[in-house]
Amino acid sequence: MHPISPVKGTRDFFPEQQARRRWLAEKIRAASQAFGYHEYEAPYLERLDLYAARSGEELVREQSFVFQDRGGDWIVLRPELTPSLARMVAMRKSTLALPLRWWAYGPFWRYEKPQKGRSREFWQWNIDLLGIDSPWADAELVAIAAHFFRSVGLGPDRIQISVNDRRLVERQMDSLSIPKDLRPEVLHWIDRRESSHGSQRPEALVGAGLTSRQAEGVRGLLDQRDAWRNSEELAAFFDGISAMGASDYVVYSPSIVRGLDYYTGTVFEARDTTGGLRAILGGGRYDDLVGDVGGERLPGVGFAMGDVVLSLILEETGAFPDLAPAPTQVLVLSFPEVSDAHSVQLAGELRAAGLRAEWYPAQDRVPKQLKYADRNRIPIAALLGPQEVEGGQVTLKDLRGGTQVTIPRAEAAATALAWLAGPATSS
RNA sequence: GUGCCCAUGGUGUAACGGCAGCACGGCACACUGUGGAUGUGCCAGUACGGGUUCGAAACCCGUUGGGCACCCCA
Repeated sequence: MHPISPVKGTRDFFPEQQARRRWLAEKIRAASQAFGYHEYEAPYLERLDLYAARSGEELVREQSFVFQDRGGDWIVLRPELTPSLARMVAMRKSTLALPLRWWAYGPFWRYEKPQKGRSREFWQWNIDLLGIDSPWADAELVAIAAHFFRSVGLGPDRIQISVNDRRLVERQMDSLSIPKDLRPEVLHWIDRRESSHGSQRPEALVGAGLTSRQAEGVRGLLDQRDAWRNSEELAAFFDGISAMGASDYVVYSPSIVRGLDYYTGTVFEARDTTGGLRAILGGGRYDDLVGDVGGERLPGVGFAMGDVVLSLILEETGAFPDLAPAPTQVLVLSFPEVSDAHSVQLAGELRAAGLRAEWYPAQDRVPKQLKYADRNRIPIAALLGPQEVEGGQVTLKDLRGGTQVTIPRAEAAATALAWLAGPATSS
């Protein structure tokens, strides 16, 4: 039907949707800055080798947009930010003052099969605290997430942040005498057990090489809701969460392990408590990441949140405000008897006074021009017809209330500003 | 990679195998320098290619596109 369609997995943002995206970006900025984080940004294009360091080249090639540039180098449209962050920090480590609190919100690309809550082009909030080992650093990141959810109107009844600690999980595996080489498989089993609907039975673990007693032990771990008390780190973490006022959002969950290999301590994810427990953000502590790209070891903790699932939830809950304010404050109408130059000059005078002004770029009938202003929620119309030009005047009409005045042209901007500053005038 | 569902004006939706309607939108007029409302008129559609049939938007096959679930999720 359409000769040109958008690239699969991308989204168009018409003005109304873009306004929502701006609103969301502003909430993200506000939450980040409220905790003293600095905004940064990395290139959208990175060398393939950057990801090969830990993801495996094959994985990146299959699930990222990869191409060869004209010089033959393999380039990736960045699928995530953390390796870029690690690279930037490794480059400047000696001059950067720790701790580092950095955040970014920008586009990412993954070559996936698009479906609900997943697209090939998305925006992602990344926020990290580098250089601090303390569990309170982990707590701060989770508290930022809670702060953000609160700020967009998503309460703890709707959002829950589940936390676990890889170090605790490792000790639990130790106590079950589970061999190191089987642990990735076990973690994967745990991860899938609660996140997907497919019922993962302990027998699958036996199939993977565990004894039935070990498999039963792993299953039993998932019921120990108080196991965090056995973890010094998690106990301190929850003290921090409490002090930061985020306890209502946060819960210990033995089944959260996260897929990423680079997490070394806490792992956490925020989920929608309705709608199938969709994951909204995920993060954790990674103490070796910077070292992985060739820098010195640097402890860090952070999380990433995509805009796709979150936007779905915000739409469901009606959290997006009904915005779309008019960019234009004054519309200068056109008249056949008056040259466009006059209209454009008047618009320029209004802009010089600090107003946002546009001129109607065609000589349509006045009712149509006013209708245009009305539909675009432009509050004030300026009429510069032959009568006004002759008398050096301008007619201003307040479309919100209907008040209309004809005044000397020099007073037009001041009058419009006064109207906009006060409540809508009425006649 | 596997499976299921869908495809009708610009948008959203109707139509037992028998005249493709409705709503929104856009345009025009009522109203030639005063908007939102109302009324009237107009604009504009069965994704593509085959097949079955007297007759296909509908049924069958294929293609393309889209959605959803699984897999994966750095």
